[in-house]
Amino acid sequence: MPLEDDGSTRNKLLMAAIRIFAQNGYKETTVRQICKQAGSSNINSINYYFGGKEALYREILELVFREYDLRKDPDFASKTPEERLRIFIETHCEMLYREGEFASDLTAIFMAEMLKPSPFLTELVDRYNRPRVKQHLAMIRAIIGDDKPEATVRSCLVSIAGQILYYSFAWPVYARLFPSDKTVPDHQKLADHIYRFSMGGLTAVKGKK
Amino acid sequence: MPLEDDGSTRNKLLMAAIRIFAQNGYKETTVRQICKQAGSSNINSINYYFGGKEALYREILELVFREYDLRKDPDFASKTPEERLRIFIETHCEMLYREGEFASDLTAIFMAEMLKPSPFLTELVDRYNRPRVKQHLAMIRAIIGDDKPEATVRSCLVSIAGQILYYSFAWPVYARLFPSDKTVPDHQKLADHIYRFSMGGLTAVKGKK
DNA sequence: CCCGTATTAATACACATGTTTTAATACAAA
DNA sequence: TTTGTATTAAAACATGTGTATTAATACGGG
Repeated sequence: MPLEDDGSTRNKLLMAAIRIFAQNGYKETTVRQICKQAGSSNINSINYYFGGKEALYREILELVFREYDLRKDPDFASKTPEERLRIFIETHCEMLYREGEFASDLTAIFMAEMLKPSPFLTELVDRYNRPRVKQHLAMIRAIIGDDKPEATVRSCLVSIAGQILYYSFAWPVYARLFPSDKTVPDHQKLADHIYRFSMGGLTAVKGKK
Repeated sequence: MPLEDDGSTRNKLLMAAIRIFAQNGYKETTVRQICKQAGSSNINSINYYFGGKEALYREILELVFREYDLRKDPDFASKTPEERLRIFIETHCEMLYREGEFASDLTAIFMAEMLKPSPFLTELVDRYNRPRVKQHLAMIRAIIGDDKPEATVRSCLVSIAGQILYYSFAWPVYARLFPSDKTVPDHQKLADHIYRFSMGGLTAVKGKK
C-alpha cells in the first residue's frame, strides 16, 4: 500500500508527485516542483529514490490502475443483470466522484493518459481493464438479449461509460457553462440518473426491430 | 477562412501548428518542429507572423471554436423536439467523426483544452458554447416535460453529450481493448445508436415518479 | 536601375529542465 | 569511537526551449 503516509521521504515525494502530475500533466511537472512540495530541498531525491522522472511517473501510473482495480465488483454472480448494472454504475461513480482530492488526482492522471497515452498504457490496459470489460459486456448482453450483434453490445457499454466519465474530462467546460454548480453532482444522485437513463436506453435497444 | 491552403507561409505554419498541437499538446510542441513541418527553415517565422508561440495557439483555439460554430443547426424552429434531437446528435457526430484528419486535429485540440484549460477557454466558452447550450436544454425540456427540475434537464444533456464525446477522448483506451476496431464507428451508425439509446433514456426520465 | 519594405536566414541569448557528480551529514553496527 | 552505508545537500552539466537580434535576400514601384 503506497497510499498511506508513512512519513518517509520517498512516500512524501510520491504523494507530491501525484498531486502535481494530476494538476499539470507529465511534461509541465518539474522534479524541482515535486521536491519542493515534498519538503525536500534536494532536487536529486527523485533520481535517488525512483531512478528518474519517467520511472516515478510509471510507478504512479501502476498505482492508479491498481487502485481502481481494488474495487472488486461484490458477488456479481448472485445478482440479476439489472442489479449488476446498478452496482457497476454506482461503483464507478463513487470511484470517480467520491470526496477526497486523492481520488480525483488519480482520475486526472488516468484521463490525461486516455487522451494522450504514454508508452505504458497498452500494458496496463491489458492487465487491468481488459478482464473487467469482458464482464461488463456479458452483463449488457444479458440485458439486451443474445440476438444482438457484438457491436451493439459495445455501443451500449460506450453509451454508459460515456455518461459516467463525462464530468471527469468535461468539468472545466461544464463549470464555465453552469457556474452555479460548484462541484460535480453527488455521486449517488448521479448514479441514480445514469442508471435510469441507461436502463431506458438499453430497453430501447433491446426492442429494436 | 483560414482553412484552405493558399500556399502562403503564414498558412502553412498555421496548418502545421494545428497538426502538431493536436498530436503533442501545447507544451510538447516546439516552434522548431512547426517550422520544419511547414517547410520553413526559419525558426523566427512564428514570432514574425503570429507574435509568438502562445499567440499562435490562441489563434488556433479561436479557429477551433469558430469552425464548430459554423455548423448552424438548420431551421431548428420548424422541427419537433425529437427531430431536433436527432439533428443535434447527427450534426455533432459528423463534426467529430467525419473523415479528414483536419477535423480530428481540431477535436484533439478541443479535448486537450477541456481536460486542462488554457486561460483562453472561459471567454471562448462564453462566446461560442453558451448560446448553443441554451437551445439544447430547451430541446430536452420539450421532450421530458416542463415539470422536471432544471438539474434533471442538465443531467440528460450530460448523458447525451457524454455518449457523443466518448470516442473523442477514450479512443486510445478503446482501441487497445478492441484492436479489431480499426477506427471510430461510422458517424451515421453511431448517431443512430446514440439517438435510439438517448430517446429511450429520455423516455425513462420523463416517466419518473 | 534604385530604393524601401517584406520576408527569410542565421546566430545569439537567456532561461528552464533532467541528470550527474561530488561533497557533507546522519546513523547504525562492530 | 570508528567504520561503512544510507541519505541529503549543493553545485555543475548538457540539452532544449522561446525569443531577440542582425544580416541577407526578394520583390515591386518609382
